[in-house]
Amino acid sequence: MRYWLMKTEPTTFGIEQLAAAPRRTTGWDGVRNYQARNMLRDEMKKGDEAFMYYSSTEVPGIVAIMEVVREGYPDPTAFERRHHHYDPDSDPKKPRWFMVDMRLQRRLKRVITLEELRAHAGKELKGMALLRPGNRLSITPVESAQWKFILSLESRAAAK
DNA sequence: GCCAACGTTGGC
DNA sequence: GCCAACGTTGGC
Repeated sequence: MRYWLMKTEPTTFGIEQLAAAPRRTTGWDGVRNYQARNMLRDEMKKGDEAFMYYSSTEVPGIVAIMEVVREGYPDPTAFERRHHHYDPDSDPKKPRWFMVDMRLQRRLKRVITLEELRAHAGKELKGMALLRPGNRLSITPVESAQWKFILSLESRAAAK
């Protein structure tokens, strides 16, 4: 079983929407980056867990834990002419973009902020993809030791 | 709003 | 295949 971190902008899709969705499950569509596509299509497996991460927001950070409930399948929004994520070069017979379904496991008791993660970038979270300078990938793997460490932060008081 | 990082595009 | 221009991401 593997661990992941998936970015979302709360103004586009937030925890409230996921919590309110049928079966607390959503299709993670709209990813248009080849590296992320490969993870969605090939690497993310049923039962894998992922942090839901808020980006482009006042306090960026991890807000929830999700679980893969359906493995990679073609992203239909790529074929919808009027859709924001429409890609005329994606052929339904040979789809270019993929998505997975994610279910909310639980919210974190508090937001584990980017700032807080950075504070451990030199040690426990060394090499974590999210913390690499200029990282823009919307889906990144998380090592299991790092996953455990990040969760151990949850019950600590927020560092400042 | 600024700007660094970096992926993509397209001319050659 | 190179690389400059351009667009996007995302923290600040």
